[in-house]
Amino acid sequence: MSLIKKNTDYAIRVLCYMAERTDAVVSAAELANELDISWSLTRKILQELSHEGYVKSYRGKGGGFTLEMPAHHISVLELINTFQGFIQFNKCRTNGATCSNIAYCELRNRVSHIEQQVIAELKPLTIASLLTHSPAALNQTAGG
Amino acid sequence: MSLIKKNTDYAIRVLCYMAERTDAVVSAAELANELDISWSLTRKILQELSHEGYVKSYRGKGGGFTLEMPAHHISVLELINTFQGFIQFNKCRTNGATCSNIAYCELRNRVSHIEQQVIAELKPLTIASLLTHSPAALNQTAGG
DNA sequence: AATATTGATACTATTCTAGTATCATTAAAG
DNA sequence: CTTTAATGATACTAGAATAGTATCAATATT
Repeated sequence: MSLIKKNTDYAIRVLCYMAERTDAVVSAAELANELDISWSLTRKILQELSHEGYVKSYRGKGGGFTLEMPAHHISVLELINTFQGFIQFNKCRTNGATCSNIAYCELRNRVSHIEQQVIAELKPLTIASLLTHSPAALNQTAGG
Repeated sequence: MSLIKKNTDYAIRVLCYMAERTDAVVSAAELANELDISWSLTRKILQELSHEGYVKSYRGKGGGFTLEMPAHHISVLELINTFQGFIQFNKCRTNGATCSNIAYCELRNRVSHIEQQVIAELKPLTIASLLTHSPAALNQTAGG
């Protein structure tokens, strides 16, 4: 079980690449080639990124994508939510009625706590903070 | 994505139930009935618990299972490892060679850190600690 | 008109998770 | 010794989540 699934990872890599070339319109073909992801899949990821407003698309020859917002506004946690759904570590399997161990919910308390921790750790992460060990990135770290 | 998957959850509930009846040999049928899990699945879980040495089995009429070790020695983390594999939040998707963003591994660092936190939180949890809010349970908490 | 691009959509494949079924073996009870 | 209630071993099926592919339409550049 990985915390960041493949598609989310691809999305992050795509955005990191684009964040380093904010001057240019980058095509799916270029991204697929550079990042070693299949063209089809790259396109799929990009379409989702486009729908969600992370990138802007340009159709036609010479077209491609640009970032719709600065890299330090793109939250990794939000990308996770988009590509793999909300992080919900906790699921009650008994739904109350058949739960013979009321105290068992102690487990749910613990898991909820863990979930909160994980989210808190992910929250400060942005695409920009992943790019370099720049002061900005370090600030993000310290702040979290 | 839940941290504790169904089968692990079943195993925990089975063990919690047995921990409250350490005097008795408990059959799969009883567990299935009490915990509202199908008989087949209960048996499957119990067999795995038996293989892994958590419970001792008694065949034949009147048979069933007993705990092989005290409840405070049964680690929830180990149960997770048994029933759903090690917690490995981190998976490198690029394998070095094609990774265009060296700094991208900053993400891996972060995820590794999160993984360590999660494991640290789970480590003190035992079946006993889930049963009641007893002093023992609280000690486990404080110790972790 | 040709070409290189994205948009929309549907589909397939793979892997992980969950659940079921069957027959053999064992031990207690009558 | 037969019946019965239990586990042992094993194989199988089903479902859900994840990953990946394919196709045709629309668009903009050359």
